[in-house]
Amino acid sequence: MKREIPKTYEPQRYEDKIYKTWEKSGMFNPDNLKLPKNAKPYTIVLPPPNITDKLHLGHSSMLAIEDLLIRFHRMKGYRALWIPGTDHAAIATQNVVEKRLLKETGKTRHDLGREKFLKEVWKFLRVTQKTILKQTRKMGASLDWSREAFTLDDERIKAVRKMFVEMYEEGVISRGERIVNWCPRCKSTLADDELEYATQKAKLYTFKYDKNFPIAIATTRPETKLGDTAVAVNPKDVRYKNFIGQTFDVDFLGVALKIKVIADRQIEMDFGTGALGVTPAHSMVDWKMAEENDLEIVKVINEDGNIREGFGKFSGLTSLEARELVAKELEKSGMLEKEEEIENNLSTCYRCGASVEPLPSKQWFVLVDKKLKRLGNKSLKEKALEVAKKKEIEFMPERFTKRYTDWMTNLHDWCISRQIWFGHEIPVWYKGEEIYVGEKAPKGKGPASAKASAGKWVQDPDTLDTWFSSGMWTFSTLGWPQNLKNGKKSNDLKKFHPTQVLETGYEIITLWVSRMIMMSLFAVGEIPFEKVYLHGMVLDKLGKKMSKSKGNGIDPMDMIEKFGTDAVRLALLVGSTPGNDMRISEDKIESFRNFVTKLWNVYRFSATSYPELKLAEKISQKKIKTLADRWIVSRLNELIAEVTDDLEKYRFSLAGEKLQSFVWNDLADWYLEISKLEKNEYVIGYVINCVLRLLHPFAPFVTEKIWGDLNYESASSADKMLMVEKWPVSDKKLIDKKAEKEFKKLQETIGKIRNIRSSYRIDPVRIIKTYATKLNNKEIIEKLARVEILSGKSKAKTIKIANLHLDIAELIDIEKEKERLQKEIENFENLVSKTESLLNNEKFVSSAPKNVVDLNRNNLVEYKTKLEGQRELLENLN
RNA sequence: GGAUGAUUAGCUCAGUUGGUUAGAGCGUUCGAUUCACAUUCGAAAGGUCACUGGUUCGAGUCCAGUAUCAUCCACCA
Repeated sequence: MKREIPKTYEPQRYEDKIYKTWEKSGMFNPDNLKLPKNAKPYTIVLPPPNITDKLHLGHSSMLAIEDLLIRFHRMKGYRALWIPGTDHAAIATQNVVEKRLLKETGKTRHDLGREKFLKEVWKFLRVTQKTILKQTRKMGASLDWSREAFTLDDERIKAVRKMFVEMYEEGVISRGERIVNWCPRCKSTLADDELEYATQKAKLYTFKYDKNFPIAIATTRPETKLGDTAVAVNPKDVRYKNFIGQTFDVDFLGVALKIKVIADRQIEMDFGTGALGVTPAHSMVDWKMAEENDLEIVKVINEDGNIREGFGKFSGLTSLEARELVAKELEKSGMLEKEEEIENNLSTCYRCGASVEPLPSKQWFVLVDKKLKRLGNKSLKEKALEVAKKKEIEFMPERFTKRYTDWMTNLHDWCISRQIWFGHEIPVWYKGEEIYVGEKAPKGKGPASAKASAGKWVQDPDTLDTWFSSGMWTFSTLGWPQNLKNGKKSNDLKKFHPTQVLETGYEIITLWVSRMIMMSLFAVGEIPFEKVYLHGMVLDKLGKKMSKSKGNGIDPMDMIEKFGTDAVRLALLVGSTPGNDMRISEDKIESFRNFVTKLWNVYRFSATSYPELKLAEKISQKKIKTLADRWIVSRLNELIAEVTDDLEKYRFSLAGEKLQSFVWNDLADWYLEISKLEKNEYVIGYVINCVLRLLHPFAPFVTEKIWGDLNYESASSADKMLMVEKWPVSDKKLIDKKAEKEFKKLQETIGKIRNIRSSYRIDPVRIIKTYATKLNNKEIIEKLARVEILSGKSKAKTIKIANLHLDIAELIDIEKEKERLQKEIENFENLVSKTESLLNNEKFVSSAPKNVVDLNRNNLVEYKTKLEGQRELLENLN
């Protein structure tokens, strides 16, 4: 049968069709895989992308890594499950839609009202969500779409409510007044890690509250001083020691304050005056001091960022206006001692950039330090730290364990309420002073917009932090809570939880990973995953973060269109190591496209030279004939062992590199070249079979295409797909070190001679032919004489090759050849003396591993033979 | 201020538990090419593994310190 095979592989022609075949086969769902009952599960949850935008290269990299893991384990016979989904990304999404709305219609969300605005959000997210899911399929991701989830779909809403209620009943969720980061523009609280810091120039004012107060304080925010209730000094500070414990009534620009002087070791004596005006309501640190010293809390700034009532002429001003006025008034009254410019850090909102106002507010919190019965009288924090310490959860690379534990150790109570509209509604209702917490609304529910008033239950208007729902991702996607009754897991939760790996970016260890751990420990009573594999960020060619504003972003879909998914995947997998950022450029993707073409041509060549070519999983010793056969089969079996080991240890890059070099350098450049003269279709069929299986997790499309062309006629034969084939197993009996060594010499010889002869326009193929045919002439000794000439096992042979070189050298440039020989001789002299002294060292011989010692012994013999050969040759030349 | 990482060829990066003469790709130079592939092939040049010490028979790899860069965390009253 003559095959018509195009010259190059055209990914665009096959990829979508192949993906459809995979998806239709149902094999993405592990329940459909033909597996023994005791097959182990291998579960990964896909970190759900935010539905705010389409996918970027970072997502592609994540998909490539996870799909590699899933395909590898599926082939290895695991019950491989990869769960897809998307994240509603509450604040981020609301912001995007708000911005759009303003741009397109000039309206704010308040103009529309809650209900209409939310409709807009859903309209928006349906579109982006569809795009994201389509793009995910484009990457070849073998996700089980039958289990697709969204952090804000009905099932997840139920789960989140259940979780909230359970935590509330356990007392680990509670409402309280705490100081929070408040964005006056977004009108919402922000978590600590949602803040961004900007250095800015600020004025540092030094002044006294009034003339009767003995201590001057320094601040960049004089307007908050209206709420001061204390002045803190360092207990060691001799200047102020005597005042500690005293209380002063002061008149601060017409506002009466009671100021107590307190001692606190955190106060730096060198900064400003060494005295800090304590404003408990508007500074995190001051809040803590107030708690410790039992100080009064005076709120100065309200939730719009303005000065509250009761502060005389300052009331109603914005904080900036008030700051200027306070400064002016201080100067007028002669209390201002100094005004200097300093640099300080301003916390700003990560969404809108407005400066953040710390202020006390009623919020819902997860109490991370509360001891819980269900956790063996440990707190969420303690338990979450314990699982990392006991290595129940391992981080890759390991150094991130420290980042996790450090952060966990310093974790404060987690504020989970957000004053935004889009997100999970808080399942809490109020009626006057009464409060109701439950999965369903209580009877007599009033309209959502109404104020809590007597007679009607009104739901809390806030929504939950987006990480609350994504923190539940490993179990909310596996049917929690239905699948957990009385502590007993059932169905999916039993089969697939805890998951095996969480693969994600190191930047969200704190935001996400830590929360998943706490929530899973609480809800299911077990860890959410065994391993956390952290990938780096994908940077541009110059090592800069890709961003739309800089215009240096590469759209993965453009790259797929241009070079094919396999090339994009390979470019993202090879050259990236865990925890380290990676650079990527179009050139890199292009070079992997070339590799895919190379693989294609290996197939094209083999299929056209062997019309009856059959892929075989195994090969019998009898069918391995020539040295080249022995060599390639041996190399292949080593490769299988190495790649398997690498993948098991998450060394994807290394595995990919090895595969690439085998296919390109060993198989295509050498074995196929020689096979033009010495055909052996069994070996080729065997090698290609294994290579396709090994490469499939890296480049699923091209390998499936070739596999299909060679193995099955119609696309309908689901169980013949490469995707569900077995992973190759290395056969140690086929590893032949001797053959490898011999072949290496052959390569060297051919290379050298080809290069020398090439200036005489002698066809290199003919040279290969000379050697290769001789190798297979069944007069083994004769053949190897030429080849082994270089292997230098005996002096006589070395002289032979030396003479061969001499022949050639004579034809070329004797002086050059002499120079080269001289260099070689020096090199070998060096090696001989080095190795000798090493072997004479008793400590080395006794303490080094045996194989290292033996290796050196062998080497010494080899070096010596070579050295003598070269010397003799040089003499001859002279 | 605290922590973590990086520093290896002109460029981008590998280098597994310390063990042959430290690797790859790109680039450069020389050469080949009716052959499955110009998306090709053969070869060469190019390295004090940031620096200084230490441990060891042996260090790119382990330890300590220094420098530069990057990232994260805290704080800047």
